[in-house]
Amino acid sequence: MAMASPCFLESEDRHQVYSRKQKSLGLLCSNFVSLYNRDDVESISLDDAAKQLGVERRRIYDIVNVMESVGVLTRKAKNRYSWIGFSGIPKALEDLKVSEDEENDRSMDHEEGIREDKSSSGSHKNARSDNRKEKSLGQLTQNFVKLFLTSNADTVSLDEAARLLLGDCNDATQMKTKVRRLYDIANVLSSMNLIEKTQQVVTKKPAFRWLGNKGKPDMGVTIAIPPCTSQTKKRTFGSEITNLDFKRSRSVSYVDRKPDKLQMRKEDLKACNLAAQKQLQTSKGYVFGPFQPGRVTREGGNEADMGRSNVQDWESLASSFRPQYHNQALSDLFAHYLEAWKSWFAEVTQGSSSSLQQPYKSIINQLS
DNA sequence: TGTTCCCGCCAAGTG
DNA sequence: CACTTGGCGGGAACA
Repeated sequence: MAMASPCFLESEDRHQVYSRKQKSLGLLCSNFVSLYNRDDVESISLDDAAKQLGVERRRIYDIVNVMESVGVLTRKAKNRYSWIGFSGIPKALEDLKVSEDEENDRSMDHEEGIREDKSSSGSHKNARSDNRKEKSLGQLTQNFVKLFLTSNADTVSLDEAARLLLGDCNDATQMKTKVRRLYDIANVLSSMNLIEKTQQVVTKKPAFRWLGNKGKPDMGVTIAIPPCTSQTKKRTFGSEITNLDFKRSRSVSYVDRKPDKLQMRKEDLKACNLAAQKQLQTSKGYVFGPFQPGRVTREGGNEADMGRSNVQDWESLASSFRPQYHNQALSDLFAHYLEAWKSWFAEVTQGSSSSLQQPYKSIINQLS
């Protein structure tokens, strides 16, 4: 009886029927990021976040878990997390890779794979019912990421991932459940631009590609935090661009933009796409995607002022509107970001720095 | 129709 | 025991 349908709960004169898209974990994650990706956020209260973003607390757990497993957050206490920022990602990934290597060494002869991450070493009071932790979203996320960091496959479908992470054990329902989880994870990871959705070259089957970085084992320590003086302050608003959420769904407007030189850009990409996954790293080696890593601030990209104020706006909006992180106002704001991004992108495209292109493949594809 | 994945029930964990 | 976490899978939006 209480199973109220999602539609007309409010008599809002808005025709807003019900859009699943607007309630995706990916979007939620983006909003979460733009809400907390700042220097002055020490502690994050989960129910406060839930309130701010207008979602059930359950949802917060979902995104927070995967974010933590990638190093963007840390659980400090019950109901309390602290923000690390994207600068924490390299370290986390490095740790993942290391743990993966060790594991491989340990089982040199036996085919053990990633399966059973449990610590079989100093096992004391480890009840086998620790089964729960193994299945956690966080753990799954890390294993999923490991797949990309390890294997040389350029792209991984959720099917494959589930099969691999499940270690043979082929059970229909188990598979289905695992894949469901992977969808969740993939959504938040792509909202953080760590992965991107594409198609498997031959099969055309939907799959994901890692955007974080490839190979280059010399990362991790690159979190230097350079002095960063002045410089071209272009792309300063990068950290907020995530809001656009132009992944999934053939977004809108900018599609009818006149391609021009983007056309040939696309060619290049096509080529290097097939050619190899030897991802042309940025001059700095680490490719994050459309956003500026946060406080890593490489290449003198001081933390935008423009970006800051935008967050301000966003916050005030978030609190003054009914707890629904998908309202008209936000859409407008997104449109604004889009506009800013467009000009910036145009600038970059014309300029020499073609090494920045990588993360924008999907967008460029849409432009044609 | 098959794919994607939101929603929230309810069982572990925590204190 | 009350409250926080978070597996899990039904089933509806979406393609």
